Amino acid sequence: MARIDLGQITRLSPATVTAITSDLLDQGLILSLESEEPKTHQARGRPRTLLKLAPGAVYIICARLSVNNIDLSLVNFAGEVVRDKRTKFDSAKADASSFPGALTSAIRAFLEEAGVDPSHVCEIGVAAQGVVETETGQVAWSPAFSGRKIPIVAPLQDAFAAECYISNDTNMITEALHWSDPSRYSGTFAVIMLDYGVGMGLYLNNQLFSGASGTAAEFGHANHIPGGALCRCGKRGCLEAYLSDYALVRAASHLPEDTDPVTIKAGVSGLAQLLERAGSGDADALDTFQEAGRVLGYGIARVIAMIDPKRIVLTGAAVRAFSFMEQSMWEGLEEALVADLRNNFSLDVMPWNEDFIRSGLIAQSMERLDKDFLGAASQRSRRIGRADSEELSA
Amino acid sequence: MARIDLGQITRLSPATVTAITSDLLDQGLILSLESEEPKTHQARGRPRTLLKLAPGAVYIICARLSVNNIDLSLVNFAGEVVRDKRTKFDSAKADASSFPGALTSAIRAFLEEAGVDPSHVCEIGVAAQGVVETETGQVAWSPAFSGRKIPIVAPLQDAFAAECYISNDTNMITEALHWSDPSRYSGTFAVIMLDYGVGMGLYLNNQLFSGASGTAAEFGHANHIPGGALCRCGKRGCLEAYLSDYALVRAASHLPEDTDPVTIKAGVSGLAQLLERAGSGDADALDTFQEAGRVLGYGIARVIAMIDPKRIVLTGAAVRAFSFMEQSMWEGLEEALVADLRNNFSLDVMPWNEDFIRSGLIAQSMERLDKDFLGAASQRSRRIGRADSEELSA
DNA sequence: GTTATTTTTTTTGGTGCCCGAAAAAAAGTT
DNA sequence: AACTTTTTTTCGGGCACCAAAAAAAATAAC
Repeated sequence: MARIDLGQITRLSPATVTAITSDLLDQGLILSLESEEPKTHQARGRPRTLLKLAPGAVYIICARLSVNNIDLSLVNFAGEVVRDKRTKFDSAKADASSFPGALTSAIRAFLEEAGVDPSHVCEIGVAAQGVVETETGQVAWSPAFSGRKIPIVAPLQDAFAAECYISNDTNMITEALHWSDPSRYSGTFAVIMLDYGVGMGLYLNNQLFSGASGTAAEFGHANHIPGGALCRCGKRGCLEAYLSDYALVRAASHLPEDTDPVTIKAGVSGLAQLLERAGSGDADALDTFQEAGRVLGYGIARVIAMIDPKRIVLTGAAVRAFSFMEQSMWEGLEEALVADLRNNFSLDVMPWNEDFIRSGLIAQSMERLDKDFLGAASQRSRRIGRADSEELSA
Repeated sequence: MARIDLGQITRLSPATVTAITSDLLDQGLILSLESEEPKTHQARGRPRTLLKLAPGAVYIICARLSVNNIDLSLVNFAGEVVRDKRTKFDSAKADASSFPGALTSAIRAFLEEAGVDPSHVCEIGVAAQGVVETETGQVAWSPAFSGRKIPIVAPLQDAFAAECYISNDTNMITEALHWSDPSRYSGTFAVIMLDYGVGMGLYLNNQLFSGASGTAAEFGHANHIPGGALCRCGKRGCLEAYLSDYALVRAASHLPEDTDPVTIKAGVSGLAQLLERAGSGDADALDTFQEAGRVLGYGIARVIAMIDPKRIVLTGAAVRAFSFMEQSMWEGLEEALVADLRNNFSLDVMPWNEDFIRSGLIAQSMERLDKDFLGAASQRSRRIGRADSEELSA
């Protein structure tokens, strides 16, 4: 990118851009590409000298926690993943309280292998399943720690000079969407995850929303149908009791409703089996999906009435079954919500992709970097120009 | 307030405060109280010279629109109401399209009576019932205009030099709460209004939330009980179909469910009558309130699961019936939501007061003034100090 | 091949906002 | 009267930014 473009984007004068970039060049944070000549289509005039972020100057670390693994990624300042690693942590065997230490050493080992000095890491982002308290930097409840409350951010902060944070995985998907396509995913939108549980991510007024105690967007339990199906939370009529994979298998196989969700070996295989049954016309499977779709419609109605999102994104492993649920979903939506409100949003159905969590961590880290280091610059542009935000998003 | 305090609050150095205040003194926007000596308890040292906002320098106008009236208030820079006036506008008789003109002339006449030059007015805030599109400055649907879409902000903007805006009345109540007691009403909280309809105001992440198209927080229609009571929106099982005054009267008097809400003369008198019946032990009235309370509990459960507010405020004319609904409300909440989520919030039941709408307009106007004129100062303090926000809120 | 034109980058010389340090002011204390 | 305390003001300076001019590096025109 040329200096003149940077000036356009940040709304700083060419003079200021020169001053700042020459500072950054001295610090080695950016590089000038004078040697290579990409010969742009530009006709005449002094050619632009392109600048790029120095690849090795600043790194970000992304950690994704699942039941058995710590997945680490080393990301450079340009947002490119440089290196990946999976470290085993069997939460069934090991004591959950040893986890923070295990995470710190895993990161240390990872950096050593990559030959990166820990002092060059300036952000460490962690994504976990379950209920995450962003403010206190703890995992309040997660299947990975069999429900125990584990502090994550504080131990990391002690061990590394980097800024550390932790967030919910669904929230990271939401952030990833905004990062990958800001023109489509901006302002106010909702992400609904159909998986083992049923989660939701909310992006409101151009920022991630996680509620007063960080447990907002509990879409799976935000529905309530009096006297409805039994949920593993103990209540009746939750969305999860119709839509999560164990609930789908339970309903389609006519298992007693108090069957322990764990004994229903649902997961990926159970869902695949159910999809097969539905594909071959099995009435029980089709009925189950239809009922699930209707309840999903109710849930979407609720989100629209409460939040009024521009867009709702449906994703998670279970979207593969969307074709079996679509019709009844629209019917449920129509049954539950007046047309005026119903027509103000669009629905994206997005095939599920695990990498989104990492993208979200990258996006979040980048934004935090922005705030911490370039805060002054972004404030400037905000103060001066409230005009064309299009140009800014480019 | 003394200069030294201003420095503390804004995190500016005493030198800068002196520079800025002497500017403002020259401009006549603030006054120095050197003559009066309030003899504070301060022991020694150079006495503080208190500064105050100049009463006549800058004015705000607040306009509240109801079915028959335009209620105007003139507010000075200190947030004190200087003058009030009610202007009739019979929306049943007059054409709705003549309303913007009527509003402009009402304001002009009001200013003339008050002897205030229109150029000294720097904010005009309008609050309306119904569906308000804040972005476009229009009333999209309101009982006051029999459902017609009326532009409000543009005509005002043309007629006056002031910054103009329009907002929903429930949103203004939400803003008023934050303004009146920021320590209690900050961060993320919800306001539920029980009235002719059932409205909600959401304050999320320290800002008013109104959704992508400005129609968020449709609490009255966010509930859905399959096969439930018929709502005037045409759907079944909305909260409004149980909780609004017409629904209460309808249920307690066993009127057919398709009775036109307008013919049910509910309003204040209908509700008062119902309260009397309940007070004297009328079983139908008591049952009605009990059912309403249970459904309210469902609705609150939904808000908690979706939004996770720190606090929920219950207000509106119908809170007078709260004692008849309370028990079943808690039962409904317990039925619909798992305890972990249920215990994270507190409930305020607040007697309804019409003045809250005006307070909200004042608060909103003040905040806008802050942004427009003092933006630089507040950015400064944000950049420098992320420490004790308590001091700032003082 | 020289000159004009176009476009980007750099230099120069401010301007405005803010701060720290020191001084001044206005009291009380000893 | 001298010292202490607290608030306010003055003064010199730093930082971030900008406008305008100059420089640089290419193409276009003659």
